[in-house]
Amino acid sequence: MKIATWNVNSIRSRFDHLVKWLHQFQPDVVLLQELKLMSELFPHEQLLDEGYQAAVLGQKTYNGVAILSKHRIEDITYGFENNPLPEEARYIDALIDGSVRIASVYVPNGQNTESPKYPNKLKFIDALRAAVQIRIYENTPYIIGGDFNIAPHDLDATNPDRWKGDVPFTAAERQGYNQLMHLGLHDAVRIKHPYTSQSAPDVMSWWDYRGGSFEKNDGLRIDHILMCPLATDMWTDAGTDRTPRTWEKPSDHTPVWCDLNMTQY
DNA sequence: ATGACATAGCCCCTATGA
Repeated sequence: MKIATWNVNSIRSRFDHLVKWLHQFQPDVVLLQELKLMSELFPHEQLLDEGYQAAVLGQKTYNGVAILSKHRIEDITYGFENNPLPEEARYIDALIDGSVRIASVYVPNGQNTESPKYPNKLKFIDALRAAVQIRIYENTPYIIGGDFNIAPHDLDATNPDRWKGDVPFTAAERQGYNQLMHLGLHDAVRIKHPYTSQSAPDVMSWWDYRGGSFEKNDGLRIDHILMCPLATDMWTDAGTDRTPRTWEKPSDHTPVWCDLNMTQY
């Protein structure tokens, strides 16, 4: 089962890219972020024509998350308990094919350490951890993918010196992220490309629109697919697909994906 | 230090992103 996550930066602006990418990559499940439209405007019918059902939590102008699936979608949960930003559309999960629960998350950016949005980002990560812990205890394989807006390690930036001490690179963000990981989650891409003294050039997921960052491969790895232990046992492969970032008028993010072997389960 | 790009909404300027 191929699972991917992609911050599309407006589904209306990126719809042609999405359909083109679905055709060529053939994912089973796609986690979307930054839809930037209300749920009732989501293009369900056009995606059904492509073979994908969708669970959607939309919002006008900002945020918005969704799950696309070729397999049946059941038991959709919108948001999570004790979310400090309940009016913002940042989390959705659903049971896929009766066998794995998959979440799409859009963690707040936080702007900068002086902004009031920054402590809200940290609170969001803490509350998310508590919600994920409950999901893991449910004993159904659980995967959470999305735009975490955190580079967990210095090797998750091409030029870490530029970001030191700033969002999304601060010690407090990383501490929150690490506490989430310590529930027993595994990072799908870092199984394939472990942290070494050399930064892997092909693990970045975001490049600034400005300054020709993509052409210089001056990026960040802030989009992640995290797997609970039961899901990790099914892991076979993972990576990024940067081809959509090369297309005309792209999202600033590119898809991150992993592959699971469902038959061994 | 600043601005560089892009998106949506409302409307030609602001908020937001990372």
